Amino acid sequence: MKLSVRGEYAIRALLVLALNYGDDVVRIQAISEQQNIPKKFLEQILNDLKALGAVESRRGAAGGYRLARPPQNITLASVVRHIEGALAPVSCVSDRFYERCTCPDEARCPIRAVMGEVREAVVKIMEQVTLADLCDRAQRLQHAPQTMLDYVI
Amino acid sequence: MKLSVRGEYAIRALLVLALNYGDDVVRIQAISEQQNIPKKFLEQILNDLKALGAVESRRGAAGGYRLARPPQNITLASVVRHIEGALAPVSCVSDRFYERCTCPDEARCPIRAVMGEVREAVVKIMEQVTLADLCDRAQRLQHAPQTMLDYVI
DNA sequence: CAAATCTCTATTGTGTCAATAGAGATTATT
DNA sequence: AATAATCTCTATTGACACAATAGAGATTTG
Repeated sequence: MKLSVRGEYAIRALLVLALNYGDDVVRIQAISEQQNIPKKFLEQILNDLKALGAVESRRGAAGGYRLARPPQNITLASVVRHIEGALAPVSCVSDRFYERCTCPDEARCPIRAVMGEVREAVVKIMEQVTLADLCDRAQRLQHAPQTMLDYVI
Repeated sequence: MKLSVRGEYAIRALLVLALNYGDDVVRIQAISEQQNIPKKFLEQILNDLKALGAVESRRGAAGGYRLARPPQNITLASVVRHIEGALAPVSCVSDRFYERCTCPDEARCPIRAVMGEVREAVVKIMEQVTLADLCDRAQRLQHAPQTMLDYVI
């Protein structure tokens, strides 16, 4: 039930680009330093995100990356699915990455039913949240006090 | 965002034991055959579930396994946490398996906030569903028609 | 031309995971 | 007591994925 480091880096990098949407391109090295991501590893990831159509690049001096589409147009689900694969906890309940499992009767497997609900819950969030939402949240968290506990009282 | 094969086998084996709760013990081989799980692999897993206190065994001829507690007392969350570790998609939002991540400011990370919601959604289901619930579902699915689509119309 | 950047492919190291192997301990049955 | 059927324990293997590194190449700016 885990996101790979690669997937996490991808989202962190996209967040940086989303926060700079509309401005000039951002260099890999800047993202790398700001987010503590190994530069050469980040190169691969950004290139991969280009194939997704989430990102575009300019080469040469003064080169860099920027979002290829508006941030409200890029969901976490699309990113994670492209980088990692299925969002579902088991592939027998995955829509796009379906694989038959080894259980005796998939159609009547109660575990599968529950896992389907888990999948729904995860997909609901991941398909709904966009990079724009992350930017909004970032701003709110910026102006919030150290801990949210202050509000809970 | 995936459950390991080991974790899936564990739940499938426990389902068999839950369906036989109150009866005599069940042999590893029976579970192995019924669920298409490699026998020697299953041995390890059942032994591991003993450490969790979900299962108890009798050795020797006429030996086998049975649940150590009533099925309504064993949640999927407890099983998966014991076999796999965190339910959270990233360890920085995990309660019991927390690890600091490499992002610059964890407290104000909007990604972390979203991942926390994913965690909540998953945990809510996994902590609520017990082996007894799986048995109920199994029975309902047994008497249901081939596809659920019939009802959706 | 030179410097800074992105591009591409290969490789490496590490670790995890699924599975197998086999000797050992325990129990029921005869 | 002997035997057969089970669980028990630890080690090992093989395959693969993952994170990271390396380096030569292409492109653009100034």
